[in-house]
Amino acid sequence: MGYACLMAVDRDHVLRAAAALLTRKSTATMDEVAKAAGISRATLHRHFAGRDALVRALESLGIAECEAALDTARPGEGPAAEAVRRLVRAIEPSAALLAFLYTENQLFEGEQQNAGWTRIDDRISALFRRGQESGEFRIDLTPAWLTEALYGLLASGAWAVLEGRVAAKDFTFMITELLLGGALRREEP
Amino acid sequence: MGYACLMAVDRDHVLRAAAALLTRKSTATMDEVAKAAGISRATLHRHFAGRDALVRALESLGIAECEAALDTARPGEGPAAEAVRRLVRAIEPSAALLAFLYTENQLFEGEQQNAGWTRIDDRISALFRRGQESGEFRIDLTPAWLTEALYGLLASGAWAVLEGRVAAKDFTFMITELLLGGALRREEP
DNA sequence: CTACAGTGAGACGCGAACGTCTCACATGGG
DNA sequence: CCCATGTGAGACGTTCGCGTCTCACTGTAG
Repeated sequence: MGYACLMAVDRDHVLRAAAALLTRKSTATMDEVAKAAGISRATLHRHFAGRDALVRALESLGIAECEAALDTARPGEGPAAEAVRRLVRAIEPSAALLAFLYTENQLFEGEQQNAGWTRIDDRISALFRRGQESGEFRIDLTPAWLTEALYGLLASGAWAVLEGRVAAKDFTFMITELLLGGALRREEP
Repeated sequence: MGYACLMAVDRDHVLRAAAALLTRKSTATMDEVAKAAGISRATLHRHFAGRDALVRALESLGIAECEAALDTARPGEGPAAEAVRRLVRAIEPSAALLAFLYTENQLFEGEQQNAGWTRIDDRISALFRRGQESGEFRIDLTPAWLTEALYGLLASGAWAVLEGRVAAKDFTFMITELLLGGALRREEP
């Protein structure tokens, strides 16, 4: 007895390794995942019933990280623009995992998606709506679209960093600046 | 003899059907693709040696449509912002196919990608660079990132429309407005 | 009418990945 | 010391999609 905590640590470690690998190669084999995690395929199967269960676990991890990021970003406090900056900064470490899940979700077509995503969608949409109501954000772009665009930019950003097309240190800046300010040069106030 | 043209028409029709299906379900079987195109699997194999060849053909189609869109958008003429609007409008019909190819490209990791993409990247980057040099666009977002972000927004937009989260008629507007103007409300000039 | 190109339906073997199983080994606790 | 638990290695059968093949049918050109 007393191994429960060790198990959890191991499981989390496997999950991280799987996320890191699948982010780069979404079609990786169970064998490759096991190898990447430094364990055997048998042990991998002892932790996760199958590939499906593994992806579901990764989904749960992604949802948990998103909600944690939302919690630390305090999207209800201060100017909405600042809240968006805090959110992107908080979510940056999870961006690659999110990018993987974002594309993987297209495979779940038909089945209803995990309720966690709609919870997250709602919280982010609420942030954009708050910014609109306070007059910070323009009202001709729907909160749903801004939320979707945020996901898309996070995914593109993570992917571009992974491929070396943009510098990792610019990730947050480029996403927030484009999302909030756009490409047009702003007139000085 | 004399069937060459008919063959080409058929091939194009199959390609369109495959694009429409794979856009929605990227893991569709060759059998499903054939069924979607209204032909048998044997005939599908007569047109495209294998699944790989089919995806390559779709890639060529996507590249051709992108370059055609770039041609009609005349990215070198007029204000850069207007050129971007024209480009997005011209590329909209191909957005779903592009979204599919954009995610599919992650599978080509390792192998060098089709030269067509770098050609397109260069033309779009040049457009953003032109906007920066003319003073229209801000210079703290690199053309490479703006190009990448455009791809991401096109993919997110196509996907959101496909899922019914945003209206299809708003596609171009939402992408161009977000890309150019961002979410922040602009001060009246 | 005859010949033939194109097609659809289906059978067949192949290979990859999966999920399950067994067995031997090691490590830590009683 | 002995036992038990977790692990690694590997074998095994199954499933699934792919690619190839054959064969019968159809429509059209000669």
